[in-house]
Amino acid sequence: MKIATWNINGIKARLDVALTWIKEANPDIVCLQEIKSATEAFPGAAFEELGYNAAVHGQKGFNGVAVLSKRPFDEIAVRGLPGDATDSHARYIEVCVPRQGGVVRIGNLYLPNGNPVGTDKFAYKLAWMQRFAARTRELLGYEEPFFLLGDYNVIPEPIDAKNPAAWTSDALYQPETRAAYRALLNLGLTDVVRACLPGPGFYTFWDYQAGAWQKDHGIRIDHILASPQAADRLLAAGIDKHTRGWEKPSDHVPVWLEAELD
DNA sequence: ATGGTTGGTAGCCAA
Repeated sequence: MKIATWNINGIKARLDVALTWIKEANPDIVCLQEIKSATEAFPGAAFEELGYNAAVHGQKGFNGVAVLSKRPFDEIAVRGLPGDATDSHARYIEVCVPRQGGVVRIGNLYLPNGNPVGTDKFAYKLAWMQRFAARTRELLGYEEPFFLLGDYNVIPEPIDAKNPAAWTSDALYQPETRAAYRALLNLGLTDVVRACLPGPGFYTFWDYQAGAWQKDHGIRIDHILASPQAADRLLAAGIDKHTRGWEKPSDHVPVWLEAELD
């Protein structure tokens, strides 16, 4: 089973690019972030023509997440990250996909950017990460295979940036941000891309500005975390960097894994 | 080099 995540930065502006990549990569499950679309405005029919079912948690203008799956969903477990009824941002959706002998649970997240540091936006990011950790602890209690995929907006380590010094004042690289990400891993999760592609030079985002792509001034902020039961079935992982060079690209590229889950 | 680019919305904000 091939499972992917991609921050597409607007589904309406990126529909052709998204369809081109899906035909090329042929994933079984795709998690999309920043669809910037209301749920009812999501172009689900275009993906259904390629054989996918869509689960959408959208919002007009900003944020928004969607899961595409060739297999029909058993259930949409969660729309919106639990733990704060006043949080109106559409940043999390969780589905269960059937497999032989059970399900594989898919959590699709768009973690807050948090810039600028020192504002309520940064406080919201850290609070969101605490709530996400709480949900993760619940899922670990089920002792089942699950993956948490998405745009984490976290640069975990210095090797995850071409030029770490350029990010020292950024919310993506603050000590508190990195500590919260480490705390997630310390619950017992595996950073799938780090495990399969150790070492520097693997990035998932290049800013549109200042020639970041041309200079390979990238960062690794799109991650896949696996539960122990999922990590045991891991086969491979990759980053489809070439899509950043396409016409009208997203500033993020797809990240994927293959696992023995039938 | 505290710059500059993109998408969605509406006459700026988020990233």
